[in-house]
Amino acid sequence: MISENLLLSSGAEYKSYSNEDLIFSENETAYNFYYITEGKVKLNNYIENGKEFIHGIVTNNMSIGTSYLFTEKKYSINCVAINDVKVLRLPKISFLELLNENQNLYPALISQMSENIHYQFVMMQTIAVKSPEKKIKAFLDYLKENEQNKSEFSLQIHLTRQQLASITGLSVETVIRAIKSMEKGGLLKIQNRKIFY
DNA sequence: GCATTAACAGCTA
DNA sequence: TAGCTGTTAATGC
Repeated sequence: MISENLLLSSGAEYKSYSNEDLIFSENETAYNFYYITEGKVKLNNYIENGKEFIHGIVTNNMSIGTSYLFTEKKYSINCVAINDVKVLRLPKISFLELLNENQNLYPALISQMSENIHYQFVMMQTIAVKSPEKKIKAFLDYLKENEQNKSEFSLQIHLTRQQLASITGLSVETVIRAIKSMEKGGLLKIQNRKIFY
């Protein structure tokens, strides 16, 4: 989206994180722009007794939590690394200056934030009203939407059952039961525990 | 570590 | 009351 060189020349610094490290957390003020160059993070909240809800998973070449740089609101989510992650971090003020000097960056920025809003809308309504299978299907459809190859079972889901549960608000067992029944219905394939959609 | 299964309890259509 | 989902716990991969 934004080139690494441009960020570096504006004063961005590389920061490294490993699995489970917090990049920013709930109720913190947003002081920085973050851009992932390597790895994956999750945006989540921790609910009671160690449970979590995942609002989204963000991978490389994407920015994280950028919308919070345009409001005075504090983060309502945690950002947690889920493998080895490298980000470019740029102070908010420098980021806003960078945008000011490079107005051509806006379309891509707005496009990514709009994608996020779309995801929130889709997941919000399915999680609120649908059956477990439909919740999982809505999420898989969203993943598939962003793939070039739309053919059947071409997309491997690189997420654990537990992560799928935290994304859909279901228990792991329900996720397991649902995907098995979806396999029976020919909606997806399971090959040595990996899901193909 | 993560996935699966089973037995059980609680909810609801 | 039958069916579904979450909880717990044991077992498998």
